[in-house]
Amino acid sequence: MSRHPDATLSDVAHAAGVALSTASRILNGESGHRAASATRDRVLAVARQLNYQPNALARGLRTARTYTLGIAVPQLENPVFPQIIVGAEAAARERGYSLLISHVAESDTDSRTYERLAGVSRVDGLLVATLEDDTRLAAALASASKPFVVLNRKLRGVANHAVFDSFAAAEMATAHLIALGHRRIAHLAGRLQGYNGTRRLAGFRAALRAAGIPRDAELVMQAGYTFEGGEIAMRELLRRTARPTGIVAATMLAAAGAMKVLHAEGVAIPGEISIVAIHDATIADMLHPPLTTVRLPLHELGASATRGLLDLIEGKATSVAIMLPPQGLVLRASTGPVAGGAPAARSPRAPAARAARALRP
Amino acid sequence: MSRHPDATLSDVAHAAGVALSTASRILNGESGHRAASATRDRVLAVARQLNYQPNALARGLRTARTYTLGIAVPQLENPVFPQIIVGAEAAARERGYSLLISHVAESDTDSRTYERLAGVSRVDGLLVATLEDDTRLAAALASASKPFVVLNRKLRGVANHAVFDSFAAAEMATAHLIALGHRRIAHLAGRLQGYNGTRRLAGFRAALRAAGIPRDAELVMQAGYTFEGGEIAMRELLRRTARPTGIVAATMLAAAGAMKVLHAEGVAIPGEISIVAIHDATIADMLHPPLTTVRLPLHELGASATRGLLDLIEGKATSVAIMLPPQGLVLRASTGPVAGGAPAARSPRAPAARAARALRP
DNA sequence: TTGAAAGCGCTAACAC
DNA sequence: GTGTTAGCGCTTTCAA
Repeated sequence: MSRHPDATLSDVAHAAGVALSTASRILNGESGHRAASATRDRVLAVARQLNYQPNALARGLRTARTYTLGIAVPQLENPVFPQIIVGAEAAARERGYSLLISHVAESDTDSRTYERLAGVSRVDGLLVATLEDDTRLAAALASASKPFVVLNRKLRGVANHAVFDSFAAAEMATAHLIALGHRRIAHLAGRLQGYNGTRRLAGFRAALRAAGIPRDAELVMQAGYTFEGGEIAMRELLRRTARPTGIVAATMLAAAGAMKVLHAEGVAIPGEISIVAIHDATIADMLHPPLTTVRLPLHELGASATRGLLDLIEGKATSVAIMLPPQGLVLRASTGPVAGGAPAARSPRAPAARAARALRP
Repeated sequence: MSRHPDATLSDVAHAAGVALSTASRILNGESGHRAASATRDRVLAVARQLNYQPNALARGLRTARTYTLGIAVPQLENPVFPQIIVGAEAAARERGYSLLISHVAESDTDSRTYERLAGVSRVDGLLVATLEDDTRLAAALASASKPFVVLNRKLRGVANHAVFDSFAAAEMATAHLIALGHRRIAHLAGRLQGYNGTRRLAGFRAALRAAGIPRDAELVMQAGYTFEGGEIAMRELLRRTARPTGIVAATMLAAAGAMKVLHAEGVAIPGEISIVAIHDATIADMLHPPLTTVRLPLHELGASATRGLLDLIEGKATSVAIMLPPQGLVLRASTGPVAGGAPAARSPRAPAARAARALRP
């Protein structure tokens, strides 16, 4: 490494015996510029030989464009983010941009973190994934000089976002259990202050209401978005109230935690309790029994948010508001007919009909 | 967003009525420069008011230093990478650097991907995580003009690396099963062409040898590093040979795939087959039964590789060669005494003694 | 079609 | 202690 310093454009031009600007034009394949093919070939050959790589800093400084997008992610170990990232990257690459990932720990108390984020002079725009409704973040973004799109939530006072239809997803998951004859259904909710948490709770309740099942506050337990949160909530739920026959978990991680507790308590899944979660990833297949889920288009969220951001950057749009519907139910083995119950004697209601669209795992 | 263009240093200097260089020095807190506190306060106040953020591109161009490190990751969805990244980030931040993550799909056939990687003018150095022994990568790195460290493998012809002692890890995992009385032990191996794959296989064999258990080629099956690979290998293993009583999996993902197949076949874990994997993460706790593992210091790998890279960058070192030992066995519920067998009647041999160091999950 | 020159925002000599 | 100035590598007028 560090053998010879990088060749610069000036080196190439010199070696090829042309002016700087000529070399630049040729290497950038300037349109409407039919360089004499002799010169052209010479420059290209020299560039290759010298292993010339344009200096992104200099180019960016000059053009005020980096052709790079940033994505800030709070929780790399959450299986939803990698998929969003991969989708974003594909969309970025398709339009000639690259994607830089930046891990922003949510516990990061350094308030300048967000200011730095918003000011980043290294990127042309920013995708911001976040779990919390962080007012500092909102403030930083509000004064940002670069376009940005908030992923996976709506942030108070911030216009551009790309979210899932969490209401519909929860409705679909709940309707699935109802169609299987469940009537005593619990909800392991996300953060009840947050966007997805509230929307999913609302969807859960709407599905119950549509089926004429009375609301029971005892059956809603906040679990957050982690494995440990799922464990704690499930344990608490079992302690506090009569056992439900079905569970709608706001996320796979919470569902995994709940399942661990159920196994520890010797509760059969789905024999005694069925469980369905929102979000789908490989991990659903690794659980035992494999977890029935409502699949959300993670890849597509990343991709369409990116396209929106690029439109913002290139002036093709002035705002981005994307809401993606769930893709459907992925039937695995963690849900089944309610024990001894009449499995959906009545014809399913609206939400249940929606849930009918099942995907293969 | 995009309200007013970013304030530049020149704006700040103007507004504060000082020269550019004065503003620069004050804002950079130049040592040995006792700025008159009046000027100083004025400049700082103006900078804050204008929300001045130094342009990283310009600064980097001028100083030829970006105070940014890059990390190239092939497989974001593999649970080992996030932990490595978090460790790297912590170490980078500690020395005043930030970390940019870049996802490099291994399927990426674009050979320029690696050249771009190696040439990156946006970072001061590069951490390269990779699963394959890619000759294109090695070639690109060999001609790189920036320092770099290869993570998690040794690459032929490339000096700087940070790896785990995969041999010791596999030995430890295998010795654990041997200590539980197992003698018919299978290995779900990684990639047998790769560094970790071969080292783990060697460790597995060494432990068997030390216990006087003859080698049986039938019991080694290549599974790679994915869930699906684990499924396929396990299915093949069950089809091809008499059932083992213990399995050493090269990774958690492969172990998860194997466990799924075992469940499907109705094989009791650990009643009929015990399974232990190399690598530890939350996912080990989500599996049923929870997976016994040999924990590798992922966080520390990222951190020490980063420190090494920074030493390279800052000229404090000329090469980096790091090998980290496994942290120990994390006993969970997927391993147990061999059915009906004599549980380690003989006193354990050397490797078994090593395995004795057990960690809490 | 090609060349000369300006300048993106910043730091670091070098003068005062 | 502060100001002036050159120049990092590049793109892009403007002339030739």
